[in-house]
Amino acid sequence: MPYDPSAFPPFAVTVDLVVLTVRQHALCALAVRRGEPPFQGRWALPGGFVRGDEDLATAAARELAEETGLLAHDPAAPAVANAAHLEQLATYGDPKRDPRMRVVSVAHLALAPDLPAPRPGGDARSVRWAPVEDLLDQEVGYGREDEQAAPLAFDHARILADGVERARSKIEYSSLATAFCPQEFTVGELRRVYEAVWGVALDPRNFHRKVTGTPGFLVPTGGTTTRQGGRPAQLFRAGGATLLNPPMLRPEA
Amino acid sequence: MPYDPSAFPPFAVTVDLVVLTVRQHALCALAVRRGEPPFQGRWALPGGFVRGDEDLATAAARELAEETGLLAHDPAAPAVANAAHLEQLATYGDPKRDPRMRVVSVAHLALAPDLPAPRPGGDARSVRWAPVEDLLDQEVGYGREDEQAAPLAFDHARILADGVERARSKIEYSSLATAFCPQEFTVGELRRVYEAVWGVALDPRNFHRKVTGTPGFLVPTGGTTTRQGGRPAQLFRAGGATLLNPPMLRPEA
DNA sequence: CTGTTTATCGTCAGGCAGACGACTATGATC
DNA sequence: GATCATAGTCGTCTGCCTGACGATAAACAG
Repeated sequence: MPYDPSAFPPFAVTVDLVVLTVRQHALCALAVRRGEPPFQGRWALPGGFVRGDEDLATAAARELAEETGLLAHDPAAPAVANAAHLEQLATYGDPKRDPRMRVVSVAHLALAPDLPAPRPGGDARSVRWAPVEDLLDQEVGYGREDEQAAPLAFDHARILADGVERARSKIEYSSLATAFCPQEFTVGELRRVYEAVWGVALDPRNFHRKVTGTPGFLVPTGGTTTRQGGRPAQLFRAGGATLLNPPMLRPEA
Repeated sequence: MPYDPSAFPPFAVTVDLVVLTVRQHALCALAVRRGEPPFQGRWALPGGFVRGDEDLATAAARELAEETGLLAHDPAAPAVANAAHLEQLATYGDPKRDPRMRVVSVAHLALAPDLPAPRPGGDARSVRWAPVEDLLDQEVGYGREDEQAAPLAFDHARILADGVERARSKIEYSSLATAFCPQEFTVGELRRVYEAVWGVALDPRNFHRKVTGTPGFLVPTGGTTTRQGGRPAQLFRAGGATLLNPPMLRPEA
């Protein structure tokens, strides 16, 4: 193949972020309001252009910090407050996905605990946590003028759906559900994470047996808390294990 | 954010392919010899630039057809001979991964049955199936002048390793192992696929019970074959099921 | 006919998950 | 303070699945 410059069409490369958290028993995603065309006024996933000298993971971590103040969790470093799990999700490159130009977006998935300051954002654009159900259930042309209810801009509904599905399946066989919890948490709080992400009810007794019986999943800190009411519960931190074997089983049907 | 053209550094976007098959009890990947710098003469994964009006999946399917003659399997269409499974793997965008310019590569994973014509290739470059073990075990600067033994160009060793790991884990919980088999195959042939991909020995009796007992995994065609020697074996086609529940268990340790 | 190879069916014990009963320790309410 | 509601924790039992492995079946090679 000769060195033909016309064989290298220029692309813009962006990172888009699916940032998930669990708030009030619901799986929520971060959405930002677009301030300029196209899709002006519509909600979209946070994201931005990759800089010329920047790695993809670096760009995703930078965008995450800009939008939420969260740091990407470095597996080599000890646990840090305000750290989120960040991983690459998939890449979307339909030629018509952005009407302005040819854009390839490398989507990333971030999982964060419910922020004590639900006020994310660096700049002044409006930002909100929205239940993923609300963001995904909006059909095009449904006729509602409610600006909260328009479907996501670009192909972001598809990206969000892929990210949610990734999170749902990944908490089955990994300890990633702890990324939704604060540094110290109870078995019940972890169970509510699974229930919110999967949208099911789990038996508290079997769940307790399973997670406390899986080596390396949870390590007790010694403390207890009663913040949920009822009998005080033991506090745990995430253990070193990343893969759960055997996995957590998602109830079928 | 104002519309600043300098905020959109131009990227070249490529697709690279991890094409896997099982040959003679070994998991093999397709490698092509580079005919030009950089890494001239070294082996690399097949791939090429995404065209200006082309989707990523389309570009990957085109490259696959150019290199191997395989068609990407369309889940909506009935099974076709010479069809391979094709899925997006991950995207690699380190600023220094290509010394010539800023290139983002969207890697794809293809799984194909052992081709009756092991002579892949459209153009005249040399192409070969190599055991993944050979391609990955080559350390830099090992001193061997054997040109078959140099490490892969660019970051392709990393991409190949990621693709192999994806294949290894995905045959656990999906019926994808059948993508390595011809349209009709025996339980023993399917077992040898698992053994080659995982690099382990499996108990033929337990394997037979498991795969024939999973609804939708295999459907008997009625025929039998004796091509493996020994007692004639039933022939099967891949059933409609894509997800195996419960999954195949990869022996640990 | 005997040995070899591969396929297929069966048996058995151990482990794990779902269903669910029982008890514990707190705060809220009367 | 007794009672209740709430949430957490420990046990038991049963059924299913898996791993280990014996046994039989159907081909081919000598």
